[in-house]
Amino acid sequence: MDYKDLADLIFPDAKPIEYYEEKYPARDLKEGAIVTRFAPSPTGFVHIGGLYQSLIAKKLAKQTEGVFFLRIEDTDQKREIKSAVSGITAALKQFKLEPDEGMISENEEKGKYGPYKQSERKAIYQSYAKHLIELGKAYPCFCSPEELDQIRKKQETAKIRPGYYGVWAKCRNLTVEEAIAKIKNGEKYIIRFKSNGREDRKIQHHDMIKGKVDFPENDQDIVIIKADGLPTYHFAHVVDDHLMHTTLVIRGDEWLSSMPLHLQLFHEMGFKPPKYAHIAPIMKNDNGNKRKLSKRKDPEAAVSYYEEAGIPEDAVNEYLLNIANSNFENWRRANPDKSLDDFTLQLNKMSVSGALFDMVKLLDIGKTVISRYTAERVYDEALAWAKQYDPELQKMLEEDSAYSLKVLGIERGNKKPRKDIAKWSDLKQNIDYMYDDIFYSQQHDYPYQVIKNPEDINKILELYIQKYYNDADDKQTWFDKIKDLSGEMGYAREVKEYKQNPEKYAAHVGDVSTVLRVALTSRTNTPDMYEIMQILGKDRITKRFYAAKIATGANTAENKNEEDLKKKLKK
RNA sequence: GGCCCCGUGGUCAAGCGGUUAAGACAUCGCCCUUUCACGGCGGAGACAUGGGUUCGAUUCCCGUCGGGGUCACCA
Repeated sequence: MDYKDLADLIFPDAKPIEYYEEKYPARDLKEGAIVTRFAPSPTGFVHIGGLYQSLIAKKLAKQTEGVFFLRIEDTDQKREIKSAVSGITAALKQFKLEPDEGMISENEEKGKYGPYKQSERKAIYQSYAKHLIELGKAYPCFCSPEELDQIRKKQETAKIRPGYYGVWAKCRNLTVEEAIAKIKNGEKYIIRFKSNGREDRKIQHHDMIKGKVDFPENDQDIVIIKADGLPTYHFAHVVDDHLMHTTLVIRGDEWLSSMPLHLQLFHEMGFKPPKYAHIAPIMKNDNGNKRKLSKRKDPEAAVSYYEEAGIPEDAVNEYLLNIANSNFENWRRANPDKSLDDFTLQLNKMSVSGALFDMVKLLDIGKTVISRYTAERVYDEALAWAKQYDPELQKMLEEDSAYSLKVLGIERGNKKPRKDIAKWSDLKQNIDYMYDDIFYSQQHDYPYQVIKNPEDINKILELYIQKYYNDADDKQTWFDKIKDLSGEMGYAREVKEYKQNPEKYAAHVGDVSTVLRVALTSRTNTPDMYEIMQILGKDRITKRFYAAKIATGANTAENKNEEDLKKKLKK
């Protein structure tokens, strides 16, 4: 009896590997095209790091006219979560990172190198495992988890390197006859790779990001097929990336230390290994310690966090690109209007160590990104967000979309656009005072500053609305009139004039503006008041002044009668 | 603990044997300005540490310290 008999006994129905080698021929791509992938396990949580990897993968594939595909690594059935795949495909779609090939929804896929879900590739892995057994490079192991545990404990107490290797690999030296007898006897087993590596020898590997890395050879007889018949990550990776003709594996650097194993596997199976790019994880500062962004502790680790907060996808992508290649920032400044697709990403410019996640910076990018949007785009994106997360904002925006567009257009499209919205969840409080329903339903405290005497305030408001304000005025005229009003009140017409002779005046034109602004919006800070007034129009301005007067409770001749004012307000 | 990777301002980072050690975010001040935001100008702020090598080290080598990763029938 020989290896072939053993292999046939274990995998009687497995096809010869030639079948698959023919079924998945080399890809017809131009020289230098990168075939790469995102290969997450469906745990029901899309990590920002996964997005980062996908962004890099997709960009590189695109830049080289290669292929970016999505493969689902669901070989651990214990961890599997329902509809996690659609979560992943939806996230990629949302961030404009759709794969060229692979899974495109929970159960649909496209491309000729599938199936793209590992659980559906069981027969393929078994063929290759069988092949390895036939070559004497893999063997059944009958050790139970309990036995393995004992071995490990022994090794630990003896302070020797733990693992299944050398003399510890009991089943490695079973004869074919012994193995066959055990199997026929119904003993449970898994399949292990028979390593010919030596721990005292070094291998050198060139990683596309980390550069030269030295490791001892792998001498562990790792499991390749588990008790449930599915492969372990290592084996699936090698088989899949060979068959799918991956040229570049981009993955987190937690995999760096299994490099020797993977290279060995590729070599022993007679496959050409892909290139590897191990990217540093995004970190978080936790009380002075750096650690990986954790799905359990850090809400910002989840891609859904950004969606819920309403941070534009573009901002997240730009931030991530920024971490990936620091020259992105310069490029962006030089090309503010170009598409992200026009930026050329370079792997060798990626940092070898993990960057601390910087929410402040992300938000800053968010502000810049949104400041470049047109009012229409702000409207569309904010509305889409509001529909999901903020019904009140949705109502505001939808009730009179033409009006909302005007509001969103304040100081937009200028050379120096406003940058006061970093995320859609900021928007409501930014513009709600422009909506009468909301404005009048709120309690306001009218924080007047320098001029706070009710009589002065009321006089300013009365004079302004009766004598000075005109919807038809252009901005210069409008402001000149506020100066005129300041003069009539005995204040300085110019701030400079006031500053030169502060003792001469009680206030200046800026203070008068503040009175108008506060009466109008109940805020001290707003965007350009001229634009606000233009949008509001004289009637609504007048009404707001009535409301302000009631709030100040002053007894001037005209509004002795508060009831009268309220009546006016109702009109 | 073994093995591997990494260590430039608060953060992200240029730099690759000779630099006044870029830039961005954050921070502080000034200017612009009817407020805020924007914008402009300026300030403060860094090569973990000890030894080498060298005419000269942030750059190269070794040690120390610090951080991270990995040692599963999880990926």
